[in-house]
Amino acid sequence: MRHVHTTTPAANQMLLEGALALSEIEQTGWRIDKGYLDATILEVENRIKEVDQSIRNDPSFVKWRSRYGTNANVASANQIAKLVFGDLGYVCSVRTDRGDRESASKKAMEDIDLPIVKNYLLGNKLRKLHGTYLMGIRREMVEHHGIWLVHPNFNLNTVVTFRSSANAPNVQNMYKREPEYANTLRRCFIPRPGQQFVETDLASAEVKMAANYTLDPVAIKECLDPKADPHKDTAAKLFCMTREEVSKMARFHAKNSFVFAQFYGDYYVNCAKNLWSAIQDLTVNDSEETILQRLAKNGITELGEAPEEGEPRQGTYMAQVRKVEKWYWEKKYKVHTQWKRDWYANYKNDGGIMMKTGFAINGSYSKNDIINYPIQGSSFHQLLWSLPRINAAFRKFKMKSRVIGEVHDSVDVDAPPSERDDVIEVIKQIMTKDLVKAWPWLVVPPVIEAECCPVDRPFADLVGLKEELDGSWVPADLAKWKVKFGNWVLKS
DNA sequence: GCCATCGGCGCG
DNA sequence: AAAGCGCGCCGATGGC
Repeated sequence: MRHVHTTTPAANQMLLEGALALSEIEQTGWRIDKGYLDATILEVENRIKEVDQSIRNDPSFVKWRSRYGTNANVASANQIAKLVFGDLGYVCSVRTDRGDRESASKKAMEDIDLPIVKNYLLGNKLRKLHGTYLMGIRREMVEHHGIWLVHPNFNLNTVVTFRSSANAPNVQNMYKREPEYANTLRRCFIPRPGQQFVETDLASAEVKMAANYTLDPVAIKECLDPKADPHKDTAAKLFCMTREEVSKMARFHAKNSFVFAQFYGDYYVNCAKNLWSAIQDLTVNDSEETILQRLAKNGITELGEAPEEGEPRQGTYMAQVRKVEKWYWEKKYKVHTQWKRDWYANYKNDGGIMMKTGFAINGSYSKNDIINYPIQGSSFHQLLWSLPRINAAFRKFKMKSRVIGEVHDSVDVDAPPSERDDVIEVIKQIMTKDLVKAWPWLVVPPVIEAECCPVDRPFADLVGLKEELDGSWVPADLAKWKVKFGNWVLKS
């Protein structure tokens, strides 16, 4: 039986109310520290000049110039690829997306120990910071009653999964993972005078939403058990270790290069390659033994190659990751695997899919797309449903706090310190209690995590909070807070 | 000078 | 069958 899927009235209403909420959020805007921004732009421009000059002073630049003459451009990916992999004879293992050229990406060149390459990659990085982020903010900045603001656009009509996107400037992709760049950029954003930033996140939103779709009992149990650490279990399998032998780094790479990759539909060949390069310098936890030695003890001495057909050769890391992949999908999460098969078969039959949140997607998509879209979209819809209600609650309680932005599974608020705990409480009530009542199909309920900055401090100073028994929220690491910012003020 | 495309890279 | 999903944005490049 063929079903033609149509977005439900409830989902359309969510979209409209969400658009209104995002419109309010846009009008509120983000305050900018103009003095800091201007000074930092000059500083970064000077650093770029220095880096560019050291490229031009490099002995290898003679070859670069003889190839390109006056067109030699120290910022050209194509040109440095020709220099490094052509003139200098290095072997490139990464191709561009179309596969017709040698790549000059970080991944392709980070292991090349040449000053000119290091400086090229540094220049790239600084140009991104300067052009995309700092200048992007300055271009969008407007003055309002003596305060400088940007008003980023939040779009609900652009993304295939019915997620949001943001632009002008895009505040959904600001540096976060690298402290140095995160600090430099996030110092641009400051709260309104006397206020502070509060941020709440949905913990593991997509993993939980996947369990809500697949109803895999193993996944559900892990989501509901705060002591479960499935990434550690997977790391132990991947690296032939006990759970105790899994270090933080080993767990990190298992999570990012295997679990998440597999989750989005990658396969063992890519995972094995990425894991193999990640573990080259790692050791077994609390031990001198390297992971490579551990694998060798288990008969694995090389990465190996992707087989043309059939299974990878025994004794290679490819074969090991293939084995873990089979265990992962055919044994551990076999219900999830069956769901993927059924979900895709239904799509092939219907020509579209229906999300549990009421949004329909029709058209021609790959298997990976069809499996990922409902999970990505529905995770965000938890937030979309909540945003107008958060705005309404702030109004109802006559609060001065304002939502200023949203990053798919997190909400950013500019709040007076007296309202800090109330802000978190309001969001917690809506996103973890009201929402579960409205959507009874949520077998894995959402959980909120919270962070905040000190009063009058920029976004760079976000610190994790934990909830006390009395319902107040305090820094998870009070000692660290005290060293950085002085005494923690409960309520002011 | 304008436009479209590509490579590259930031975030969830 | 396909081979990790979704975005926005910059600078380089090449055609007009």
